[in-house]
Amino acid sequence: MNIKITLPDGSIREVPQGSTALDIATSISEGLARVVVSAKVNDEVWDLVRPINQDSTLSLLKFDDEDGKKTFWHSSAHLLAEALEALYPGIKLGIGPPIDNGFYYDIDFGDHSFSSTEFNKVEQKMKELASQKNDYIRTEVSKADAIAYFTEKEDPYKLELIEGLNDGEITFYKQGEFTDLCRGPHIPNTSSIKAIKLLKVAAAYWRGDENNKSLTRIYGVSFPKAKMLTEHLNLLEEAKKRDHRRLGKELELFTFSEKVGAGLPLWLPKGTAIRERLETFMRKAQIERGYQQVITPHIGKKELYVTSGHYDKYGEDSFQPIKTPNEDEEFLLKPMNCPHHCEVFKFKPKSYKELPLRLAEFGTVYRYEQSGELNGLTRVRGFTQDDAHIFCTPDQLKAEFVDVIDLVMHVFSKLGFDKFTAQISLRDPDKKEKYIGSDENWEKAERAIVEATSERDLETVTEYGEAAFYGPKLDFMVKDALGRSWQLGTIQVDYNLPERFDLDYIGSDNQKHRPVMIHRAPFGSMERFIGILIEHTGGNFPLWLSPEQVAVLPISEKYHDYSDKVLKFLNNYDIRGLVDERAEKIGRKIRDAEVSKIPVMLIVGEQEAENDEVSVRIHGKGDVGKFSLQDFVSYFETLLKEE
RNA sequence: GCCGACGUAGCUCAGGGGUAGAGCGUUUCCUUGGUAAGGAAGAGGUCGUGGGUUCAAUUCCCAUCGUUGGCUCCA
Repeated sequence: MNIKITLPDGSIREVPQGSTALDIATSISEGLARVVVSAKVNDEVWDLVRPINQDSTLSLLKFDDEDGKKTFWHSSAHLLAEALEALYPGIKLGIGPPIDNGFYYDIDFGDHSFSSTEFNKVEQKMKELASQKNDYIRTEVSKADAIAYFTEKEDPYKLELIEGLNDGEITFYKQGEFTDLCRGPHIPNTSSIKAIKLLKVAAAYWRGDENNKSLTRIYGVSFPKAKMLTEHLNLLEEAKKRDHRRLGKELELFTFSEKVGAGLPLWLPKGTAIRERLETFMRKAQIERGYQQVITPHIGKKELYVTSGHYDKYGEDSFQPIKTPNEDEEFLLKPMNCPHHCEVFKFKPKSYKELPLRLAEFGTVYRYEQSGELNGLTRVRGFTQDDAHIFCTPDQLKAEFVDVIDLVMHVFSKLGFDKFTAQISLRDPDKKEKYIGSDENWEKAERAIVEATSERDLETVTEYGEAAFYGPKLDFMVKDALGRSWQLGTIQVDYNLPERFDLDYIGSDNQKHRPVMIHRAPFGSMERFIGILIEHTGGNFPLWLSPEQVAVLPISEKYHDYSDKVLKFLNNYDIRGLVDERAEKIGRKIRDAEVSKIPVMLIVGEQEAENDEVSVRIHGKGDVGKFSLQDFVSYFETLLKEE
C-alpha cells in the first residue's frame, strides 16, 4: 500500500507505507541523504529512520535548520554521556538536552570532582565512539520495563523522570553500549558527528531546584564538519573581544575596586563622558514629551519602605539600615525611586487637570544582588536608572504607553539597536487572586498594553503569569556579544503603590480618585545600557557619543603649536578631542589612535600648518583628504547628521 | 546564596618549597620622522588578604575577599 507524502514545495510523492524520511531523501538525491539529520513529519520532528505509516507532510532537516541542529546536538549529548559512562563507571545521569549553541549533560559524578582538564580525554573518547558508526536505535518500552531497566542500573534521576511519564509514551534510544531514556529524535548514526569540543563545566541543581543535589553540567558543541567547528570557535573569540568588561578596561571607561566593593562601578573620565551624553540625550527627549525632572535623596527612612511594602518583601536580603547616632531612626539606601516620587506627588493636592504627571530622575539605587550574580556593568549593586513615574488616570494609560514606546523606539533607533524583543507580561488568568488591583483595572491595563504595542506595530511575545503582582508590564530585551539576553527598557503599570501611599487626585466630579502609576526606564539602567552598548558597537561608539571625537596628530614637535590651535578651533564648535604630543612618528600615533577607536584623526604637518588645513583620516577607513578648518567642521557636522 | 575555576608588575600572561620573569604600557635620553608599532637605558611586584604545615611558603593546606563560568534570585 502506498501513502502520500507532501513536501514543502507542495509536490506530492507516493511511497510505500512504512517508508522513512531517509528513504525519501535518498530517492531525491544521494547528496541530500548525506546531509539530512532529521525530518519534520506533520510538524513533529522525527528520526530519519522512523517508518511513516500514513499520508503526511514532510520537510527534511539539515544541520543548518534550527531543528536539525537541535537533533544533531541532542545526539551529541548522548554521545557525551556514552563517553562519560565508559570513562567514569558508576556515574549517574541527569538530563542532556540541546541548547541554542550546543548541548550539555548533567552528571552526578559521586565523589569525583570533574574538571575541564579532563575535557581532552572525554573528547577523544567521544570521537572514538563516533567513529564506531553506531546507529541510534529507538525502542518503545513499557513503563514497567523502563523502571526495571533503570532500577537495575541504579539511576535515581532517570527513575524520577520516568515517574512523571505515562505508560505508552516512553521511548529509549540506544547507540553502541549506551541506552538512554529519551523522547528523541536523533540522527541515524554517530558517524556524522565529526567535530566535538567541550566548552565548559559548571554546576546545576537537579531540576533547577536549589534544594536538590548539585550536578556537574558539561557543555559542548559539535558539528558535522571540522571546518564548522573552527568557524564557531573563531566566532566565540570575536565575541570575547567585544566583551564590555574587556573593552571597558582597554578603553578606560570604567573600573572596579576591591576596596570600594563588589558590584560598585567606578566611572572613569571617558566612560563618564559617554554616560553624561546619554543622559543629556534622554533629558532632551523627555522634556519634549512633557516630563519634569526631579531630584530625590539617596536614602529614605525605613518607614518609607514599610509603606511601599518593599521592606517586608526584600528587607532581609537588602543592604541593612543605616542608623543615626542618637535617635532610633533607621534609613535605607534607596533600592528604587518610586516611593520618593510618590511623596513628590503628595506635595500638594492634585487635580485631574494636572494628569498625567510625569516625574523623571536619573536616580541611583542600591540593591544587594547575590554575589554570584554580579557581572561587569550588566549586573551591579549600585546603578542609576533613567527612571520616571507617570501618574495618570486609567483612561490615559494607553496614550501614555504609546508615548513611552515611541521614546524607547527613539532610543533604540538612535543607538542602532535594531534587533530586540518586546515581551508583554500579563497575569496568570487562572490565579487572579495573586494580583493586587481590581479585575476591571487589570483588564484595562492589559488591553492598553496590547493595543499600544499593536498600534506601533511592535512585534511582541506575550507571557501569561509573568506580570508583577502589582501590574502588567512591557519589557525590551537585547542580546550581548556572547548571546546572553538582557533586559533593557521596561514599562510597568502599578496599582499597588498609589494604594499604599494613598495617592489621589480630584476628578471633574469633585471626588477623590486613585491615579495609576507607570514606572518606565527606556535605558533601564545607565550601567547595563552602556555595557550592552559597548558590546553592540564593539567599542566603536557613534561620533556623538565618543569620549574623544578627534585626535590631532602632529607630524613632529614643530607643529605642536598649530595642533593646539586646531583643537581650540574645534572646541569652539563643540568638537572634543586631544593632541598627541608624544615624540613618536606619525605611523605610531595613527596606530595608537586607531587602536583606541578614536573616530577621526587629524594629521597636521608643514603642508597643513601653512594653509590652515588638516588631513583627515577616519577610523577603520583611512585617509579622506585635506580640509580647511572651516570645511572640516562642516564635514564633521555631516558625519554627525548621518548617524 | 550554591557548585566549579582563577587571583603573580598598570595590562596580557609564564613560572614554581630556597624571598620572581616576558611582552605591551610607563619614565628618561637619542631620533623630528607624512598615514597602523624608530632606538637605547631605567623604574615598577611584602606573588589578593589572614591563618596553618615546614628549617624555609609566592608555591602545599584551610579560611576570607575578589573575578569568572553556570545554577537560583532580581523591587
